[in-house]
Amino acid sequence: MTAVQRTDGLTAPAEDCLKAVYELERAGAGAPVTTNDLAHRLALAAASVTGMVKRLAGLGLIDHARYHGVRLTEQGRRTALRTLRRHRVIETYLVSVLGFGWDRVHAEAERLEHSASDELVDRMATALGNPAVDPHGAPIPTREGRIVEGPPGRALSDLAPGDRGRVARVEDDDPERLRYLASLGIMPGVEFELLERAPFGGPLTVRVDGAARQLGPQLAAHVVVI
Amino acid sequence: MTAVQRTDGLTAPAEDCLKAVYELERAGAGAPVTTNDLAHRLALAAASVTGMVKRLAGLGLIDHARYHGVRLTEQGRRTALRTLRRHRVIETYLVSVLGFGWDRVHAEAERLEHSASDELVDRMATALGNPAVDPHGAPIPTREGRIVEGPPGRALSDLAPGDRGRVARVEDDDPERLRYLASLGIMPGVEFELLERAPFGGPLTVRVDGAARQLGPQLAAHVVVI
DNA sequence: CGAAATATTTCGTATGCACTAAATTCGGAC
DNA sequence: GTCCGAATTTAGTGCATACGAAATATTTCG
Repeated sequence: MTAVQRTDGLTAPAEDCLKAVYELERAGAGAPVTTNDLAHRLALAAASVTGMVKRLAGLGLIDHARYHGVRLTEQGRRTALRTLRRHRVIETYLVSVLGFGWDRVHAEAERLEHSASDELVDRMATALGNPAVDPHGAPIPTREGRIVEGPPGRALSDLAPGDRGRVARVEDDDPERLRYLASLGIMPGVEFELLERAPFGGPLTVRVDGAARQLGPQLAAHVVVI
Repeated sequence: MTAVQRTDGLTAPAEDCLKAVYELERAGAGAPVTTNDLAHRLALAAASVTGMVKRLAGLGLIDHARYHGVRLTEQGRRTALRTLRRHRVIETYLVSVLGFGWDRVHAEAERLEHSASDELVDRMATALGNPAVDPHGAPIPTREGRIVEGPPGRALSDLAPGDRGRVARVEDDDPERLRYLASLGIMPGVEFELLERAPFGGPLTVRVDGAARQLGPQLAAHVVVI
């Protein structure tokens, strides 16, 4: 397509794919990332992922063992982290400076991350005081590609009654979910105590900000706590 | 390419093409815009333009009379103006808020204009106080698609010795040129007097800010004055 | 008015990215 | 140890974007 792009040559779908590999490598402890996982994450047909994976392997950004998944190379990791930095700095800027709601910045950043230059992103970061995390609690890689992924953290859905902690991070990809969590008072930095778990996958009762709130385990699975 | 895009469906090359048609229609008084002009402006082969033109005509954005050039339809004009608004608001924001040099924002805006949402652009415009012109003196269309293209203006290169005026606008596409003009003190809003024209296409001497400056007619052709 | 010059379009080709359907490979169950 | 189901890759298509070369239309000029 010879798309309108920055000078570093990668297309938007390729950057998205690298980012997805990075995030899935993080989530799945060390195991190679499968085609199916990527297809699901990127909302693509598996066959499309195979094609993309071949291109990226040809560029030396991932290692691909046929039928056995992919792994980022060092260069691929650097590239993924640059995209991640762009995404998260942009999200933070949109929320903190331009007044976007935290539930609406993901989609915007998802597009802008592919056309914003490193310089623009650095200027935004500087204007923000080089924040360490984005509005959803995700760590922002540095200009040099360092990222502090914090302790792995547990999902809120994995805690037992009586456990206390702090919300570290919330998945940012679904505006509905973010709005609902915000309405419950569940957002990064908030202290909580898990009061109760109904059996058989029933709702969790959480004390947040003095109030008892209930939420289902599926929703709680998207909340990372420490 | 099924690109990562805003929801309004047009691809980046298509938006660029519409913008180019708009600008060439402006420049060439009323005459249809030719394939060659577009090819030159977009730095594409003429054959590529023909293809794009067919697609855009199929979408009802331009009228295409084979071998006789194109014209924007009303819908095409609205679309072009939205892109132009994006471009110019972004340029202004980058210069005024993020401290970019005026010579470097064109390329950045050229990419961002295709991924920024109208809401983002409107928030930027609001933060800027809804400016009427961008840093190069080009008028910014309103959210509703109104644009005040000002008087046609003359090129500095068309003036005669003794003429006085004010710099209205400078072409924004070449960073080198912008830097050089800035070094001469020639930028939008500046008052000047044309002191002298050397014959046979020789340099113009212009009084700017109390100082006499010389510049060639080709350069002066890119400076619009009133 | 016809011929040369020029502009434009058509044709054939390539790349990236997406899909569905069909083949292939892997891993676990028996 | 073989077979079956699931995952994965291959094969075949389509679209948008680009290109150069060849064909065609228009314009200009003698």
